[in-house]
Amino acid sequence: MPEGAPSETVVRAWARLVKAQHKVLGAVETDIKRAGFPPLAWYDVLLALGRAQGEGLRHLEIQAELLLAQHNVSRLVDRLQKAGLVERRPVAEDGRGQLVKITPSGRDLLRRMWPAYRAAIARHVGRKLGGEAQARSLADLLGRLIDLGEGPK
Amino acid sequence: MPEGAPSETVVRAWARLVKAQHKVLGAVETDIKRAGFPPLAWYDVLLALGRAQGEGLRHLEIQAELLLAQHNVSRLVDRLQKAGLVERRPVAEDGRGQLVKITPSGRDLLRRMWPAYRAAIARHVGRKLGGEAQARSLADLLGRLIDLGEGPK
DNA sequence: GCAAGCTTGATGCCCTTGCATGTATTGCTA
DNA sequence: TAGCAATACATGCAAGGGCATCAAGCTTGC
Repeated sequence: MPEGAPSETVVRAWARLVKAQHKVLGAVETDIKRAGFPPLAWYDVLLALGRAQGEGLRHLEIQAELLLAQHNVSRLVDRLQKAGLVERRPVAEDGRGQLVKITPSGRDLLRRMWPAYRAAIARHVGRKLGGEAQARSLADLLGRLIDLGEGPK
Repeated sequence: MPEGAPSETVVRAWARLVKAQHKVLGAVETDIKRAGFPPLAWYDVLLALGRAQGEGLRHLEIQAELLLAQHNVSRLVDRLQKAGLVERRPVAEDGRGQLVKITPSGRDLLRRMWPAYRAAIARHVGRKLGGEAQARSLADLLGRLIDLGEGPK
């Protein structure tokens, strides 16, 4: 498969990847907003922070985990902070750093959002696939695109 | 599979769908920009217009094909028109309508962009997949998410 | 121990997108 | 056929994201 010439099939996979994500993400985001919740990006950050044990995460860690640009992390955290969902603290060992920690209010939002989020995923992804085997297969193939290798996990 | 509870596997497929598209689209878009070309959204519109025989497409048709919001079509076409890549004409049968047609300059851009685009797809999708069978399988599964059914094509 | 360079994060500017609304035209209905 | 709803597209405004730049702190080499 020479560099300049992906097969027809690869091109079709690409086109559908973009279209499917666009459509499904749009639908899920719409459901979430209709239920009165903030954008999914907020959920993603809060989830990462909620999982992080201890003192919270540095901007850099959020950036790496969510594939965001650095300047977007700054402003996204700004908004979350303004909404009272996270706190910022300077890092003792590194005067440049900001440690971002989820607040009880942030944890509460996570808890309240999950049922709506879960239902949207079931509606727009689960229902479209023909069962567990297809879901697993899709997850595996997409995993290759994000360099997860092909092993389990 | 009750509405409120997608399986773990479905949730993982969802998460990877978002992440894979984000990553791959970002990488392709970056490659395209680095080569000095406009955003992929322009290519998509021009491609749709290029395929359309005859008088061009209505805004509504572009909207449906590319899954765009109506107001975004207006402004995207504005930009393309400003760049000389498309022309707008009123529709004879419907005084409200706009007919958008690709210009020779637009067709030229399509031709010049394709090699760079193709190479980016090969690099960021083709190389990550383990051959034709996987590409086909991925395309099929993604097709289900955009309601293409499971048949061929 | 200090200057140069790197890392971490913030910010100004502009473009794009989302949301609401406006305007013109068509179609339906009584 | 007058009036009203629906359709097709445009636009003002605000929020979000990309790009370049800036400031502060750390590290390294001399």
